[in-house]
Amino acid sequence: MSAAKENELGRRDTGTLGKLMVLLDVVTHADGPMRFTDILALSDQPRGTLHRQLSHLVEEGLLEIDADGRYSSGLRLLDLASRSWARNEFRLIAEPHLRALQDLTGETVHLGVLRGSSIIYLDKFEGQQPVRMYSQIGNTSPVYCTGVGKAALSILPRERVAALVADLAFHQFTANTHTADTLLAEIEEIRKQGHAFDREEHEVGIRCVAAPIWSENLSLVGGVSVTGPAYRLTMERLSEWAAPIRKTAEQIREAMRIGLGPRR
Amino acid sequence: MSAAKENELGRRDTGTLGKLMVLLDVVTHADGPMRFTDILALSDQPRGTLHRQLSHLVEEGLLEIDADGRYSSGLRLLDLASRSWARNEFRLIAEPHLRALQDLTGETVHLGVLRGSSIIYLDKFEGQQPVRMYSQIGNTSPVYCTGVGKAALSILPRERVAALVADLAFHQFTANTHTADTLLAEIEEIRKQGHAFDREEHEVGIRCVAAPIWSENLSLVGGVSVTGPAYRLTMERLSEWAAPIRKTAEQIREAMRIGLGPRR
DNA sequence: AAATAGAGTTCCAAATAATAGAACAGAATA
DNA sequence: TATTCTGTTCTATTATTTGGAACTCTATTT
Repeated sequence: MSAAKENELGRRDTGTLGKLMVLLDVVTHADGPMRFTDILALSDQPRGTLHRQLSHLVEEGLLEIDADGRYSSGLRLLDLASRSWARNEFRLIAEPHLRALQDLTGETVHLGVLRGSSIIYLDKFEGQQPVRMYSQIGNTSPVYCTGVGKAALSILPRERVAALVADLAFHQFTANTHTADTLLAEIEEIRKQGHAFDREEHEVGIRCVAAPIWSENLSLVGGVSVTGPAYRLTMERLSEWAAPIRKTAEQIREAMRIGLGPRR
Repeated sequence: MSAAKENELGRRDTGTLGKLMVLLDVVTHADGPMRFTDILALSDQPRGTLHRQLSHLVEEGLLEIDADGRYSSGLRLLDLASRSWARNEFRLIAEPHLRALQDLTGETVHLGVLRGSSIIYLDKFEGQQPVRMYSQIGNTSPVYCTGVGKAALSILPRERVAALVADLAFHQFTANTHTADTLLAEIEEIRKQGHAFDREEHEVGIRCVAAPIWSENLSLVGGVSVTGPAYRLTMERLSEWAAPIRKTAEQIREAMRIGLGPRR
């Protein structure tokens, strides 16, 4: 009797799955393991219902429950994600170019894609020091305070950027973090330049240059970036790298066009 | 009218979620993107039903569909998994000990947990060379051909091992890969020794030593291993490392007992 | 030690979502 | 143009999920 197949945000209804994913998100985004009652307080479901939903998630390995009855996210996710990552076409195509860019600059190179209003990091190449890689891969950051995020926005149609920015909550991470107005202004600048800087907007002492990568129909929008400590990456240095990073982005874009071109 | 809440394997029914997870598994385990018809052939659902299920998975970001209508696993999984990994208590507790073991041996150190009949790798520490880390983390390997797997089995009650082995399909990866009989025999040996070797049983040219780690009630069963190329890791060398690796495992076990001890 | 409160689990009729099958549409092929 | 193959939409039927209450177990209070 009700009606709509879409909710107010234009997302289509995903029925039972949608409700379970909300729970999975709640537990996964929590600071630590949650007790049944904690989750109950955040979900507007009756106890019996919530109990069954959590049981199903646990049974499937998406959540785990410890000896104290506290829920945390399950390792099944790791298995699924590692396969997803290993086979990701964008990442596979970009890999050699990222490696080359890392060799050229000696600094950390990231590959990211736009998903909703966040950038999700798909890959990372660091220099000499054996660093924890997983620490970044899979992480998400807001679009408005990362080089890749701003670069990605710069190639979207203005109305899409406006809609996206309108729904955004701007958290001020540093003194340089954008607000809606300054962000929109800078996007215009980036459109002309073809590359974006992150001037310690997310983390004090960290700067980066980024260039956008996109597929023909915008089904994939992302970017590459070179990141490093501000003392080493002066703005002059970053500006010098703008050209090579745009070139890398261009090469990846071209490789994807070919890679995806022949319809099998 | 039917009846059972459990299926033949003792797994409880997870309703709609279970059906969707089967699909997610099918797509995730495939070699490449799958077309609708490919999935239809593997699932015993009617077309209309399958179509809606896939739509829901795509809408939630668990699957993605490309311009050619081919399905592959979605990046939402990466985000969820990276959080799951970052907060994993076992991994956090084990980290310093793994690092120390890596320093001591100079070879690759793995942390794994038993999940069903597979070992899922939770962490990895390599030496000097900046190697792709994600390449192993989240990967799963059969219990019967990994050091960590055999070590883990050795601390399970015999009847659980027997049940697990009975359900296993033994794929012969190398000339040294175990069969059910040789595996059960070796498990007995490992019980006495306290450590397990992988004598090129999974991959030719790769050897390892592993020791089990487990929580009091066996809610967590896993192990640490030191892995490397056979030319460098002679059996003598591996035997020398058996004691330190057992000690590392013991330290992690103790740290977990304390870490999990005080019930908050 | 008994009583009480808190947390989690189980149960079942009612509400809702998923299903099966057929009809429909679009693209590729003959 | 006709035909087949692939994917999408629709609807009555069926199955699952829901919500609320009753129940169990454990910790806390009197």
